[in-house]
Amino acid sequence: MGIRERKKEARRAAIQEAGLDMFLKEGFDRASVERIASAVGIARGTFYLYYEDKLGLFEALCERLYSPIVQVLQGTAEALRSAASTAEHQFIYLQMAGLLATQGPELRPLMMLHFRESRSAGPAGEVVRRWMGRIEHLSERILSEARDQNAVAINDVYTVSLAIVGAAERLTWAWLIGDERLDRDAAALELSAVFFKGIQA
Amino acid sequence: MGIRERKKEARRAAIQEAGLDMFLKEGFDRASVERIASAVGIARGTFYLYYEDKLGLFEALCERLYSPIVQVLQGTAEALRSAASTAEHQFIYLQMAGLLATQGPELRPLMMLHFRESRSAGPAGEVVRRWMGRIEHLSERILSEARDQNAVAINDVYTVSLAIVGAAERLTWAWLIGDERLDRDAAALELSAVFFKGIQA
Amino acid sequence: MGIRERKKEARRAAIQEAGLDMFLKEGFDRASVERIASAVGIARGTFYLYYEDKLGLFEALCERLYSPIVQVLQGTAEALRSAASTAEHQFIYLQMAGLLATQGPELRPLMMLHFRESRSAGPAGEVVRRWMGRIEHLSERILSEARDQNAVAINDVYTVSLAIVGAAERLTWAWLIGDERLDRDAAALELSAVFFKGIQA
Amino acid sequence: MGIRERKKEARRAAIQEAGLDMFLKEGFDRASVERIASAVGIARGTFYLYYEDKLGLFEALCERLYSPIVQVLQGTAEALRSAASTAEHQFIYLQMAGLLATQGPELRPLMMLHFRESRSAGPAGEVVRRWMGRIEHLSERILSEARDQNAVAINDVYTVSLAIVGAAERLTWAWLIGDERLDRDAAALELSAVFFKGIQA
DNA sequence: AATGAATGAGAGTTCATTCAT
DNA sequence: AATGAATGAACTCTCATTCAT
Repeated sequence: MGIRERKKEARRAAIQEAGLDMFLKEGFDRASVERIASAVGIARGTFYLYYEDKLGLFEALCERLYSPIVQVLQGTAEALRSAASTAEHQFIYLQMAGLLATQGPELRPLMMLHFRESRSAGPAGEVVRRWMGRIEHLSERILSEARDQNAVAINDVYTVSLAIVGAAERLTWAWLIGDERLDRDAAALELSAVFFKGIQA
Repeated sequence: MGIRERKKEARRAAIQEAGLDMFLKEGFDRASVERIASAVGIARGTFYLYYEDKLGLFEALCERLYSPIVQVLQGTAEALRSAASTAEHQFIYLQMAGLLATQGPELRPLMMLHFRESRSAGPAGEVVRRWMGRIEHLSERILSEARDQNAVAINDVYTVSLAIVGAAERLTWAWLIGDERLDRDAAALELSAVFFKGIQA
Repeated sequence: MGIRERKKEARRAAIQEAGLDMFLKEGFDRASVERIASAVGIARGTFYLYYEDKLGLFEALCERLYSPIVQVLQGTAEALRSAASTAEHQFIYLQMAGLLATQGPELRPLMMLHFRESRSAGPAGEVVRRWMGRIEHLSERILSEARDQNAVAINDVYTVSLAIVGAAERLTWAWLIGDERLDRDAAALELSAVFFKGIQA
Repeated sequence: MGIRERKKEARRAAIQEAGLDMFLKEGFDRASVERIASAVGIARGTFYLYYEDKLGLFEALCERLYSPIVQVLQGTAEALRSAASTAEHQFIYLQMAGLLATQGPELRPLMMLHFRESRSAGPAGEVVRRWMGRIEHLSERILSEARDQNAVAINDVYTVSLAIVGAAERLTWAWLIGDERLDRDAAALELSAVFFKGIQA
């Protein structure tokens, strides 16, 4: 790589860092190209030499976040297909459950970005939701593979209460957006059944 | 109630409806008082006779959404305290798990609003998160009460996959914001344990 | 006076007091009828039953301030005409010099109002300046009467420095607005002459 | 200076001119950025590339007015310190007395601005009063230096009447705002003494 | 006599983006 | 490649005043 390309890449990275920062602090909509550029120390116009627009920068950040996750999930799904023992399944499933929390630390701010924007109105939210569609599809494949074989008691009340709220949130959200694959009443039963059993001594 | 108060209340309701609509379609930040007012068919300034500002309208909508939920949760918590049998507990827990999904249909769009704004930057997100703090506190109390006694198999793969993603999202979010009550590694183990057990035949 | 008129007068006075307050704190332009009315505890519309508009209230306050001053000045001018001795003149002149400072204490806030608005743009400033025209005309007559006879050393540096700045301010203002009665170069000489002599041991 | 900088400076000057005009005609509060911009022939937003806001423009105009005055006063104060003869003092004092009136003609409209805003409510008035604080402090120092030595008869009744009103105005203002350095009764005596003596044949 | 709901123009300010330099 | 001046639409919010009740 020539010195020129290297400089260009460095600047592109600097813009990403500044943009991530701003998007996290203020949200995509409230962040301004002006402030991102001035945080990097470049002119407003220069920004547009590196990214088509504010959304372009956001998409680049999403690519950085979601594409490794998608790759891990795809790997997991394929591994499960050829897995035989329950133990093997469990190992892979643990890996999946802990995924968001155990990814490399450089993904943390990007994960924050996911949480900031995953439900926002406007174009940024839609970019995120497009990626989440892929991820959830993979999760489903993985769980299907796991369904036939495997086995799982709780210690931490707080953790589980958060988990239940989060799960219910997600299911309700699916219902609210009219997700046709979800049977609302069945889902409520299912959810409570799973948690009661999961919690059981 | 005089004719004037009645008219005023009707208009206030109309503003709420139009505002809810706009907040849902565009998000709090992107929605404009101008467009809300014109959707109601009133002048820009008239809006400010009914709500202090855009955030004031948002807070009124939140009140409508969260205050019945908080009341139900408080009732649940108290009911659990005096509940004796496992069956009794299970009934109450089922009620809680299905809560967001079973509230009266007029709350649906408000629940959508919750999802739109719960993680947004800016003042609307903060209003939502203030309410969610109360709700999650109550959820925790409820789960604590239930912990000692109760017992809980899954049918619908999709539902459970969403639940797991939602639970993980919530826990990761807690970790990301530096929630001190959450031990990250323990939480990952806990979560996977619960779901493995919950799913177990 | 009937009970009705009495009540009406009391309310009118209350509006004046609240208006004066607001005009002093925020200036005529920045004060709002809304806030004045609510300070009195009446409805916005009621205000307009007592004063034609915001300027009408301001004019009533000016009347209260300036008309007693004008009367005193007119009395002074006439007294000077029939005064014989230097001592007599001096007494009357002292009275005039101390006038703004020695008026009854209830005029103080109104005098503040004069200072706030005397040079402001817009209609309020013009009302004030109309009154000031009358006052300055009377002052001039008084000084003319005094010129022929009388005689007049400083202790307080601060006081005199303020006096000189104030005098110069006033003269420059006259020049700036193109006052034809003022010869700029002569005025500068005059002013310095007066103060040098006045200050002289 | 490049062509760009030159253009920028020219435009900045044009904005100042238009702003000054508007502030004079309408007062700071009533003037609008919109109208200033359109008087210059630029877009509303362009204004904000040159000045942070309306007050920023006002501050630039104040700088242009007051900073040369402050410099002259500082020079005067220092000159007086090393002045020996009464004649020398008198020369310097004359210079000071005529200062506002003899500054270059391009300061005239700015001086008008001073008079418009010096007593206005709101931020513009405060900017002016901050500058006036510095100026009056210097005037006092100058008068202190002069007190020990110097000597000063009136011709123009009108001029002197205005001077007296101006001086009284300034002193009363000091009293009204509760200036602790001013003894009200002493000031009234002082003022009348000075003028009687100054006017004396 | 009193109310207060309604108006709609107008305020200051920020924004993403373009394009001549 | 980089700049930063320019745009002008969009935003939230305030105002004096009117008039049906």
